[in-house]
Amino acid sequence: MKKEKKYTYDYERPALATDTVIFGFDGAQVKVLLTQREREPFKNKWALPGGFVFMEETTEQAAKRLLQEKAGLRNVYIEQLYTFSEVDRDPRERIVAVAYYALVNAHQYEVSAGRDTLKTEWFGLSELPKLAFDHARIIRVAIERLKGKVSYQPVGFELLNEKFTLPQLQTLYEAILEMPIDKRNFRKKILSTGLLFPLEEKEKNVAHKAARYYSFDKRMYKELTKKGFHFEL
Amino acid sequence: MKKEKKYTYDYERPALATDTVIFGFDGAQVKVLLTQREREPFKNKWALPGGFVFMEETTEQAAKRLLQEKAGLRNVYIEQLYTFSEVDRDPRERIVAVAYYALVNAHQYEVSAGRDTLKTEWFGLSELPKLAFDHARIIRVAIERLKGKVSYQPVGFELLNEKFTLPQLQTLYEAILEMPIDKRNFRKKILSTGLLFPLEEKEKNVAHKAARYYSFDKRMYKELTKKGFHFEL
DNA sequence: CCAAAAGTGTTAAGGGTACACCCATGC
DNA sequence: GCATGGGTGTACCCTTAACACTTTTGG
Repeated sequence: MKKEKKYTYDYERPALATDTVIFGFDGAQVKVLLTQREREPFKNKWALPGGFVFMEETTEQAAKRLLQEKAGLRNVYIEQLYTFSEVDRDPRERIVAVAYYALVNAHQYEVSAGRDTLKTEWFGLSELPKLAFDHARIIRVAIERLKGKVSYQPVGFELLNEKFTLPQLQTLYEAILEMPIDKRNFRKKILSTGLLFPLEEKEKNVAHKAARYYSFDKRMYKELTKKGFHFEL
Repeated sequence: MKKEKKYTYDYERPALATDTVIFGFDGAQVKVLLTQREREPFKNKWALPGGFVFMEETTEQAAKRLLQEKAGLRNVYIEQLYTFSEVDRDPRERIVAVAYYALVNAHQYEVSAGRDTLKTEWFGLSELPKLAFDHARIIRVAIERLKGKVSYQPVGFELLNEKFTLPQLQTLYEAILEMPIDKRNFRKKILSTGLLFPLEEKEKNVAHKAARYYSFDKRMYKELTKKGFHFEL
């Protein structure tokens, strides 16, 4: 800590890091992207992508930078989750982690895959490996948050492509909420929001009736939200 | 930073602090407890009670410690709000703040008032003074959180005494949500949860029909929550 | 023509909302 | 007895929940 400025606070300081839970959806399951650690502690164990916060960036900027550095992801939807500060959560030294969660869609990930990044892998929520540090807990908190959020904010669309079918959307909601949803009621409700726009295009090469694609107008949603509109499941 | 241990992270670190938004209720308005700063920067300006996090405590422990040191408050309901990390939020140096919000009732505060604490004062939400740092923003975020939380978790009871009347409870909800609520519907709904227990005792010395006191069984609520019960407004 | 999933309406029940009068108490 | 706020019930509407058959497409 060499600095000329006078500190009003001269105590020892915890290190500050961010860890991000990256959610994805493969059409059937909600998944989390993990990286395999190359160093001790927890060498070879799986962990959330994360790292230390620099002096000239906010924690959110740090989380986004690390997402790109470690997983090659850009322009992702990211939101602060919770700050974990247990004194011994890292065996090396005191590290406080501001955790974020991110929602990415398959396309976004494809584009950036194969870059010069760490070894990463998607894991289904029920097939998570042993995790480093307190990352299992962080993921549990993130899942709870996602469940809560999905029913009153249209976050689900971040996990799908720009064009998606209603059955895809329903499967996603069922995966997040871990419960079956009635098809007709789901369609009625989601269409009644007026935020989904049917496209001409339909699925191709499927051995059954082709589903219509829809798009979600994020801009219109933001407009309506300002005017007091309230999305709900 | 003198330490013998080898650091895996040798960069400069932001200082880590907590700030807490303390909500109270005077029977008519929701209020926030502020302290007047004794030092620069922002000398004599009002600010949230807060301070730096020590190495051997979590941020929550720090927030609770500072609540006691600065406002004499013990055993308060406290919850993490959000972490504010804008690089220039403090003019002295980089300080990241993990913000909390607390709910205290008048009785709790009376008991601890007059201690050897800083100069503190309650301010109604619509009468807030100019605030130091980014504390006005932190309060806005806290109010939003409180509004959201109140409708699906029975947090309101933390702001009232152990015994309270339904009109008091309704006034509190109206103050938090900033909207009028129908008396009959409110009673119906709140009583239908089965979490409120009527007491024999009634109000005294009021120039109208005396209201009955009720109590809220926090223990039973926790039990029910585990069994999947879901409180709602 | 068969399999597989998309798409579509109606009904019954429950919860939410709106609304007006009588009651107890202190002065 | 009057002013003040506490306490109570009902009717309508809208939202939710349950439920089965027809359509399209590829093989």
